[in-house]
Amino acid sequence: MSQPNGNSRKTSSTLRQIADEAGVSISAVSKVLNGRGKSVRVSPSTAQHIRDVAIKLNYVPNVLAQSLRMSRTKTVGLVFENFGSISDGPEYYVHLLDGVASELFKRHYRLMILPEIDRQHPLASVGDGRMDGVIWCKMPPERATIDRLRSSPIPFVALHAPPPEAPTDTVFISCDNAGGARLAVDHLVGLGHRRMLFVLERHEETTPDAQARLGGFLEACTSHGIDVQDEDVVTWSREADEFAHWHRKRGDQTAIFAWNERIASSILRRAAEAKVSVPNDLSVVGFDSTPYCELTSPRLTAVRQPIRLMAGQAAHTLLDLIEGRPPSQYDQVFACTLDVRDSTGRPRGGRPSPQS
Amino acid sequence: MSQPNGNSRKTSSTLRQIADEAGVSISAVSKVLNGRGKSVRVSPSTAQHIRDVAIKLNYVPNVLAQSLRMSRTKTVGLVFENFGSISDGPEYYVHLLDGVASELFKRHYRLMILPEIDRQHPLASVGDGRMDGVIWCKMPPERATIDRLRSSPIPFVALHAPPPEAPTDTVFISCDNAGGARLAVDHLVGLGHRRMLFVLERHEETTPDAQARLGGFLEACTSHGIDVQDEDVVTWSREADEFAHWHRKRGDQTAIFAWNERIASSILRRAAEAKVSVPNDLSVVGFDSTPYCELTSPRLTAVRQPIRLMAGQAAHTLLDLIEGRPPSQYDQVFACTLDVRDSTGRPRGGRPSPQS
DNA sequence: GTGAAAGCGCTAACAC
DNA sequence: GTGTTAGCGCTTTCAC
Repeated sequence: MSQPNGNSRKTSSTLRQIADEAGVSISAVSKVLNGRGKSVRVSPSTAQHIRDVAIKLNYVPNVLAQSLRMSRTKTVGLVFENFGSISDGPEYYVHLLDGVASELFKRHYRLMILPEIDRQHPLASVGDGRMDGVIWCKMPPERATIDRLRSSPIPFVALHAPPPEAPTDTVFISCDNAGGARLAVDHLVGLGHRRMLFVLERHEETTPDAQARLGGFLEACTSHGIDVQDEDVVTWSREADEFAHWHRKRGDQTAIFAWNERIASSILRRAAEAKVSVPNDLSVVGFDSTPYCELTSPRLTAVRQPIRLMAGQAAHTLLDLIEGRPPSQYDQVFACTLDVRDSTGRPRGGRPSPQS
Repeated sequence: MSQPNGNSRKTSSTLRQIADEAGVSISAVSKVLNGRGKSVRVSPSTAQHIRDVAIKLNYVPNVLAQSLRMSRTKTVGLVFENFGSISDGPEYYVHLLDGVASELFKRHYRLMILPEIDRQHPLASVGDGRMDGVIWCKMPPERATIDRLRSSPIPFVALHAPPPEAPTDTVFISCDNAGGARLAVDHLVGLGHRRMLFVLERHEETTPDAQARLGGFLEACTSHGIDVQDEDVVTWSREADEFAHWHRKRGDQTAIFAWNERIASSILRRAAEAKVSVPNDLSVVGFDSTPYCELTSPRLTAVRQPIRLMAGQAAHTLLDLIEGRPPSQYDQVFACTLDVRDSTGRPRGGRPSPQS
């Protein structure tokens, strides 16, 4: 019987076939082949016989049936709305993926990628029995949706900052966004900058992480006695198309702090187009220091969050939850550091501040 | 009853619960809620009643049970051994992922990532009932393994060049590696280069794609009357640690053709370290033109393969196979083009060849 | 129109 | 030690 692609596909054999062939009961076969320790009371000889037959018949356990029966799938879902266009986004996501995957694989779980979720019925996509738990890269921030999620049959963790009204008994893994922003501002102020532009990204400006970075920026400025004006905080497109216009009528800002690496690199590109020399005429700092930042020109000074570690920790905590171990902590925050590269320097005519 | 993470988890309801609550049979509920057209002969009023109850009880079908029953999972597996360290590899893989994912999601299939496969028992990882089909990013090249795979209960496609002894009734999606290599050589020769180094990557040097690129390189050289010496083909580490040594005692090669973008960029870096000016002292061409090549310095001239398209086509063909439509073609080859950037130029003292 | 019943492939409690 | 049995949640044929 020829199959569509010309292969003769054998549907792999079942416990029943092996039992018949070996002349024993199905349960004997089950015990020998997939048995969990204790209940495996089968004589060595029959056991061997069963194993032989299983090999002969090319037996592969049907994981679907096992999962249904045991209500455990050894599979974790990753809700990752950017999938399908990861290459367009910040490199950050690739590291996130790596971090989640390597922890999962180490523990012999599989990874299932979930495309966009129906926000009205998040459970429909998540509670269908196929996964033991879920990691959210960008959880819907509305409290109502989160609450609906909390009555889900499976545990989940969010791999981002908690939104303002987040429940306290839900796991959030994030970096110290505010602290990271402070690092950047301190660095710039240390170089002598007294007025900076904070750039958010359209469609991302309300995410908890973006807001927390903005919060840190404002706070740090205040603590340096810098008065932030309304026009010092803007929301631009990912390509930073607004740069030229901003540059033409900019006030006395001498530095830009961009909420992520991707938009920061766009700004670098736009600056070059506008013949603005970085860091001589303008300093630029990004958030998310990745190998990518080594390749921009000039190399991008950026705040580093330990994303691979965080992603691994998210997976780790989720597996704990799945396996019945309560998390040591619900709100897990990782410290940031600053990678100073070549895109920041003293402002023209500025002088380093005393505390630098 | 408090759960590990403090949530009260409702295990979502089943057909049976809805049937009980609604006072109808399980099969009636099944027909109304998940029924496929024809067999849904239920009075409008009971149907509505059932739907109401289902909503009230927050019903979500158990896909595991459905899949087991129908032996269809609407899930495709991607065997991607690099997962967990994608960020270390060529950007190529990210585009591949995007291409596969977007096609799959468009057709409402899900993506399951499979980490390393047991080469002795490939079926164990692949034939366990969880997937309807599999895409291989790097299929084991041994004929024996492939043959074992061909008796798998589910169809598969390979997203790379066929190995020398590949069966002709298995789908391979690849780019015209030899043609791409020829493009690179033609370009270099056109600029005046008469002797080039071909760089393979350790652990990857025997893959069908690498071998095909090498083949194209040799062939193109021959067709230009260039005599390739043994020492003109080398295998280096991904970081191109061997560069300095090679440079010290190199013959009269004036250009390097690297088998992928990643190692090409390492070569660029090593050249800079060794104070070798690219393209003045040395021209460099890579394979896999991605946005990454825009960021190297100098920007990397590279052969472009339409990887996103190829990945989409792989997914597409696999879904055809799954849904019973035979593929129009087993060996699908996509043409390459050359993106000339700044890492190639005339050799010192060389002059463009007449055919350029 | 409706429901009883069989069974997808597997596990585990229980009886022998 | 070994086999029987009762499901996991679902679909579907077939009587009524």
